[in-house]
Amino acid sequence: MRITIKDIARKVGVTPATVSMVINNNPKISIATRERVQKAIKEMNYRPNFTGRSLVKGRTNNIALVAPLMSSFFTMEIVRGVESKISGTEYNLVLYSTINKEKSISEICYEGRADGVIFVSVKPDDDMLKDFERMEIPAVFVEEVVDGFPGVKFNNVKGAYVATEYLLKTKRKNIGIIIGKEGMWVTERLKGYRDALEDNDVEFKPERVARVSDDTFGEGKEALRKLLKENKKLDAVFCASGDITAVGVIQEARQLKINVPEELGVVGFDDIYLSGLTHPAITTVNQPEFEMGTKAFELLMEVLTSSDKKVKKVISFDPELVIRDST
Amino acid sequence: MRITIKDIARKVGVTPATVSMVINNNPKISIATRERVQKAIKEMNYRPNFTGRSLVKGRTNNIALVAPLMSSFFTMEIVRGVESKISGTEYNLVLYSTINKEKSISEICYEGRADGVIFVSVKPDDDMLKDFERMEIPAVFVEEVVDGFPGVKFNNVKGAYVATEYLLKTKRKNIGIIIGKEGMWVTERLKGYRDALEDNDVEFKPERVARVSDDTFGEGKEALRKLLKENKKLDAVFCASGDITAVGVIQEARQLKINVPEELGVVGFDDIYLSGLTHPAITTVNQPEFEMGTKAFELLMEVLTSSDKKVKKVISFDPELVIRDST
DNA sequence: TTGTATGCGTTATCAA
DNA sequence: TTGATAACGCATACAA
Repeated sequence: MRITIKDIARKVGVTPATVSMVINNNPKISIATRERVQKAIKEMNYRPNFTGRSLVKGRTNNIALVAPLMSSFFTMEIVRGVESKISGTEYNLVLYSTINKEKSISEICYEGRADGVIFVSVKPDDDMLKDFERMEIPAVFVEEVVDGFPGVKFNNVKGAYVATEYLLKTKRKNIGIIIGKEGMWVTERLKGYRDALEDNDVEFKPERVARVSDDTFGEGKEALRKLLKENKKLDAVFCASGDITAVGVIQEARQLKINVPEELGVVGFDDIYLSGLTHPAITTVNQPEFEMGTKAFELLMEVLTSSDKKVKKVISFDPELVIRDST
Repeated sequence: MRITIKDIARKVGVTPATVSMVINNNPKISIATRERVQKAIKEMNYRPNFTGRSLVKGRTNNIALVAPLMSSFFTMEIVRGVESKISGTEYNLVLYSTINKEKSISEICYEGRADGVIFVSVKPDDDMLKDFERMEIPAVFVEEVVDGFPGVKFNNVKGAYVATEYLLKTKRKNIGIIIGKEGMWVTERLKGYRDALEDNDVEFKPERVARVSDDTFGEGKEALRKLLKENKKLDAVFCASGDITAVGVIQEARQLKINVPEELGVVGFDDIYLSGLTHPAITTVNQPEFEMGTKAFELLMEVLTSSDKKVKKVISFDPELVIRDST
């Protein structure tokens, strides 16, 4: 027995239209009726129905967020960033997982579920992308940036560059890299690594690259063993795949009685919460996920409120090398 | 220029009602028209509008989740658990932060924004609670369980008991505890600690309790120093406030040249991801947040689909002591 | 088998 | 200043 605008109208003895105008602070309503209506609203604890309002207004007040939530800390931090900004606005955040990626995306695109969408590490196929434009649903891309859309990205090339450069500065010459198997970030970080080597006249050697399929403890341990087998004089490892890989590397080194940082320098990537808490604390490339999330939301708001809807700004975040004890 | 059911109807030369029946697989429609309609739907890439459907059906297909997202890993894991179950269903997950707790809760209660709600570590006040029943919005409570509502909780008393008991078994007698300042869990874990001491004829001493306001690295360090000052023979610390506290304790001990576990046994709480990765790896009480999340969603679905709406089941998760190297 | 009419809860336009 | 009416997109009971 949900209370509607009609119940209030009946109780006060006016029409629903009048009640609606009171709710929306329409100045045309006389103070007398306004007060009677407001009194009834309070008494009955009435609040306008969200769905009814959405239908007539043609907007949902929902922001969709599509992200591989299940797979990484990275994504969760971005969600927190978005969340921190969205509360206080009139918008709600609706989560869509990438488990049924196509389904999620098409629901957002064709079913009018959201006024805007934030994609994190996800890209709809080209047809769908066109449809988002056609449907005039503003979209912002985080990490995986798409041409013609606003986005928030991280300078992976530079991040890998400064990490490698720092290892070179600390007199290490035989620097291995542990990195993922595919994705834009893999290409970019590998480029940063190679650029730094080249700029410092150190030869790039393919056997110093170890591939992992995920940023995990176990993969880190395994990758170090592989690198050591193929590189007898290895004196540093850049864990471009992430900090958890770095933790694995450090632990494996401990087991192999290799001192970190004396015999082996280790640099991670991401600067997740635990990186400063391990022993030795991990030197790493800070990637400000939280801020990237807040920025993504701000960008989306900019599109949503701007008149031309043609905001295509791409914000790039620069890395910061956080030097701790593992180098 | 959004496509509606009318556009399809016009194109095919039938009425919207017919199109609607095709969409909903109403068997009354002849195969011939059904196919013509479906063809048009495909051609125009039509999908029924979510809001319109919600309004007429009287249900939103949204599940609200209210949680202190910003403050803990714990909560994020629960979100992941819920998320893992919800994708694949017809429901969407809408996040509500606790930054504007009252506002969030009343929106869900009075504005028809969701078909059900999951509260994590949050409890609406009593009036609102009654209103949730009145509005017939199913609610499930996680962690902070509420009388008369279904819930998912964790056996904190037992968790603290087994942790303390294990320390006693390893021949430590002067066991400090680091714990929060308020909340049901604080009372419960403290009780488990005291019960274990009592059952083993060890006297409880107030000076062995250190209070922290959050599960953080810094608070852990500080708490250890305080405990050591007041307890010269301290030989173990139970970090009931969480694993991050335990990391802080271990690091502070290292700085003070106190060997863990030889001179000081350390047990944490939660078993977060990093607990197994530190050195020494932390012995801790596993709290299955992810599973608690999945269970909360399953419970909510049970209420949503059951006829009587009076499911009041409370699922209790038992602790598991994960023994690693810090004890 | 299909069309007509009505309603879900709200807002907006126009008339009174 | 307020009321009557239509509309948002869809589903359903009933009529044809």
